[in-house]
Amino acid sequence: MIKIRNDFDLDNTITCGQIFRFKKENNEYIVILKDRVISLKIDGEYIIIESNKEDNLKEVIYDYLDLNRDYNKIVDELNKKDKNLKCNKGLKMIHQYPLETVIEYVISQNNRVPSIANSLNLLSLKYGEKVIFKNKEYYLFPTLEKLKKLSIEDFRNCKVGFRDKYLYGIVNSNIDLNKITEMNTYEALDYLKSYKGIGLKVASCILLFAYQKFDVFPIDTWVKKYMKDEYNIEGENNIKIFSKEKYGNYSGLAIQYMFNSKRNIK
DNA sequence: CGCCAGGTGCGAA
DNA sequence: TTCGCACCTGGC
Repeated sequence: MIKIRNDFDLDNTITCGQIFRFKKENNEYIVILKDRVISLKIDGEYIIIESNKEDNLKEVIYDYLDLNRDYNKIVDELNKKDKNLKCNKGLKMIHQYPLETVIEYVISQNNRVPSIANSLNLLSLKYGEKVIFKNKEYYLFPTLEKLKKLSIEDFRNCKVGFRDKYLYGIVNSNIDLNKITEMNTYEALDYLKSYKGIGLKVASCILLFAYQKFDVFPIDTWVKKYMKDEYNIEGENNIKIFSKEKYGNYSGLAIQYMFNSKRNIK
């Protein structure tokens, strides 16, 4: 068990659409990382953190919740260019597990959030390692070795639909997820897009959520609508030009702020 | 029933 | 290079 300061927005960080598999009960949040299950409990000015695997827990959680980064500086820079953008300074970019992120966003294409979560849970339940934590069962996301053993049919049985062949193809390719860390954004987008089932939007999401590359701008139907409503900008190309000019190296973060502010108004 | 969702690959122009 | 269409699945 460790304690960290409750000086950021844990609730929005966990629940605002970055991750699909989490549980929230009262003021406790359960998240599943690559190799462990973690509970975060808000207790006044502290957050109490426990896990079934406590080694390096502080480092792991600082990395996962990106707590070492100075977000104030980033927000100042964004607001300099766009005063209209409402930035939640306490919102952190979760550093996700690359393999899960790749599978997750391939499944996300032309799909709905509950259905995506359902597929991820099925994959984990069937092929992931079981973890008992606080007398409850959880399932880690399957390893690549395990996923390599699945047939297209096995993927289909996890309700991924027509994306089954993409997942099968990617998992059984020679894709090197470590290599992406060393690439710049442009190279990494090209590399990811060379796999079937990964287009620009999915590749951008992977880079944003699993590799902390904040200069991507994943344009989805939601962003298109937001850009039209708030700035009266239409067309994917115009949105690209606008985001690059306004948000530059922090375009991906700007999207999270947009989404977060919009959600919290409702 | 028909429509569509956190897009993408494919063939046609 | 750009454009239009089909696509599993499930919820409304």
